[in-house]
Amino acid sequence: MKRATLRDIAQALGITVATVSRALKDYPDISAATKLAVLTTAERLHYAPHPLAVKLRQKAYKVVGVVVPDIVHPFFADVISGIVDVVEALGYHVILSQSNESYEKEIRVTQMLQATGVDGLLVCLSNETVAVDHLRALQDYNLPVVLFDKISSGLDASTVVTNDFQGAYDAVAHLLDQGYTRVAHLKGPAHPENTRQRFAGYQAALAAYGLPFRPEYVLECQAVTHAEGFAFAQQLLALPEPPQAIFAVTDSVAIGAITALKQAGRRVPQDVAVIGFSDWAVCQLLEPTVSSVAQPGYDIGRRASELLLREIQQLRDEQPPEHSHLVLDATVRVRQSSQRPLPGGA
Amino acid sequence: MKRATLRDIAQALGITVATVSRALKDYPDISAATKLAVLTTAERLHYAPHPLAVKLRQKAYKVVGVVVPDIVHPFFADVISGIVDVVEALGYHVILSQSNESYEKEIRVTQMLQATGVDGLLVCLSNETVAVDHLRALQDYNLPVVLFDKISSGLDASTVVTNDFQGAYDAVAHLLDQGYTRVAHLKGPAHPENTRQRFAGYQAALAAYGLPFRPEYVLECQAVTHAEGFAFAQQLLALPEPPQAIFAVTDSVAIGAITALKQAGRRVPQDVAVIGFSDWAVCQLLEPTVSSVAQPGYDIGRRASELLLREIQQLRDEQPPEHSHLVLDATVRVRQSSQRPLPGGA
DNA sequence: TTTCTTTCCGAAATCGGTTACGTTATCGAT
DNA sequence: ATCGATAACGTAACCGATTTCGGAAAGAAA
Repeated sequence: MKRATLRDIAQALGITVATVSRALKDYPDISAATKLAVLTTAERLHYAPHPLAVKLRQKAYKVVGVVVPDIVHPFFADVISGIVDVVEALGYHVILSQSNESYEKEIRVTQMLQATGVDGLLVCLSNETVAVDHLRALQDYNLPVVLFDKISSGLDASTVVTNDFQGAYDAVAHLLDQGYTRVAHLKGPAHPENTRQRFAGYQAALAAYGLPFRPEYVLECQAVTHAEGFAFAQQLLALPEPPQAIFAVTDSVAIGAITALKQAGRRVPQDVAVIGFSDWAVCQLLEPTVSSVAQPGYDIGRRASELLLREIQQLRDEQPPEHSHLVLDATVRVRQSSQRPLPGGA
Repeated sequence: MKRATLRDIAQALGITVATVSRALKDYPDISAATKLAVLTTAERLHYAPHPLAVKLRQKAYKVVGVVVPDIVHPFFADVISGIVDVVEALGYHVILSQSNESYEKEIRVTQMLQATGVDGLLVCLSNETVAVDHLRALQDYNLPVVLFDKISSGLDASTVVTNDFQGAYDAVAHLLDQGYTRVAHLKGPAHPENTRQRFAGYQAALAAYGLPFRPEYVLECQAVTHAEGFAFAQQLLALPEPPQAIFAVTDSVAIGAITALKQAGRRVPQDVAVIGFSDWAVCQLLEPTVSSVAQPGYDIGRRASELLLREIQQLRDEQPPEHSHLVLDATVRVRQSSQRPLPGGA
């Protein structure tokens, strides 16, 4: 079946496309009779406006581009889900791309998105990304960009992130509240701002509780993997005075550490308490269940989309786009791995 | 900055847009001098063709729509990743939508995708979906549709699925090969074809090894959750002659079962062996590590995209689109939970 | 009868490209 | 001088809609 156009309707009725167009959009200066005729033949021909023609005329793509380092990562899947729900509710669609944590590919992908036509971009920077000229170039062409999760201060754009500092602080405070005084941190690499914030939250909590910062309790992961958690936990156990609790920069590191602790004959949480970060679904399935800090992925996606759509609208209205910087709270989810047994307990 | 058009270049050089267009596309009947002039001023003005104008003229959106029940599900994230990689390599983009396992929303979403403009659709049906008229309607408008994972025989379309039968057969055969004779199956609900195939594979393996089918060893999950696995495992243990091994329709059910077994004082795999299906990442993190059947999600995405892009091309060439039906092998990943200890072992 | 409103619709420009077709200029061949 | 071929570019239709402007017809007011 060939798709019907305004011309088909017009020819069937012996009128012009202009009249048909206005009849379909319920303009006041079209008679009720013609409106009815147009509507019924439009129905009969299964007419639907051609999306490209409308968009070309309206100069609106009705599409936002999304760039994440890795679609498969559960956190990003959450974010994407939030984005899709918000933008679809406003008649927009989502074009998805991944940078594979590569700076080069991020550049390629953002340019492809601009070339293919989007009204705005939601970007989580790759770990490799330092310079953001490729994004500034997009802004120069009136393409609004909103950064989320992995952001950059080098770009004048709206941002939405998790409060990593507060999340880390709360996690460590949760440990300290239970009376632990020797709390280690398996931190992430220096670069992504997120992991630095988590480290800062760790330090701040120690300070707030009047505890000394002990450098030997802080080990820096590079790949942030299960294997690193495993190795570093063993290293901590080998200390003359091993820690009573561990705050890991990520769940995979935490789980690796728990595995190492168990293999070394330590019980979790009785001998060593552990808490991770990100609250992956696996945390609820492990034994013991793993405490973690939940990042509001879905909400990050929602809020970032809302900011972007607002900026898109402002640009259409010839207003200068306003930038906002949102910091969403992380939530400590206390499970078995970080619960200190009561002194008098069984 | 305003984006440059062909007219801007043409006016700057005192020629027409037609000449500029052809110069940029390196037509033979444009002089080298004009080509050079056009190219340099195009460069100077940062010219880029307007995507909508090109697409309207070419009647190609360069976009494929993807509908999955749930973006957050790791299997679908894998599939999507495969899709994105393939279609981007061919200059297409991916518009993503989710049906939330709702028939109504699936209809809405597919119609929205058609309305917004896509060259083809990759769809995994929701669990609720039985009728597929909404998809047949799309085909009637020359919009090719490829189904993957959850498919329907009611639609004349290409399909790409996991070989659930073979995967289940192999998983059960793996158990039987180790000498187990009493193997239970926690099966899925009747409707999705996938879980039926897994059940069939279970039965076929029993038959192939000359073992009787014992109805009391087969329990049917409805929600296919951790909790159901937990409950049904307890039920199996209460049998006068409990099974020696369990094949679960899904990893979450398998993990729930393992939890129940442990709580009942049974050791996995020494007392009861367990194997799941889907090979989620958590399988490698649990203790014991969980055996499972890996579905080739990324490959399903790749192959489905390839089929769709082929059909899109065939339609452009006025050829009748050929449909293919791909069945990709599942792979048993043997880990600790299903390894029977050697009789003479420690 | 003239003029002024309304009502209702068509003509045409526009969005930004692509491309079939036509035109002009130039040169060699006849 | 005439014809044909070729090179190089312009004209205009086209993709499918939207929207400004304007105009014909009919009725109302003068």
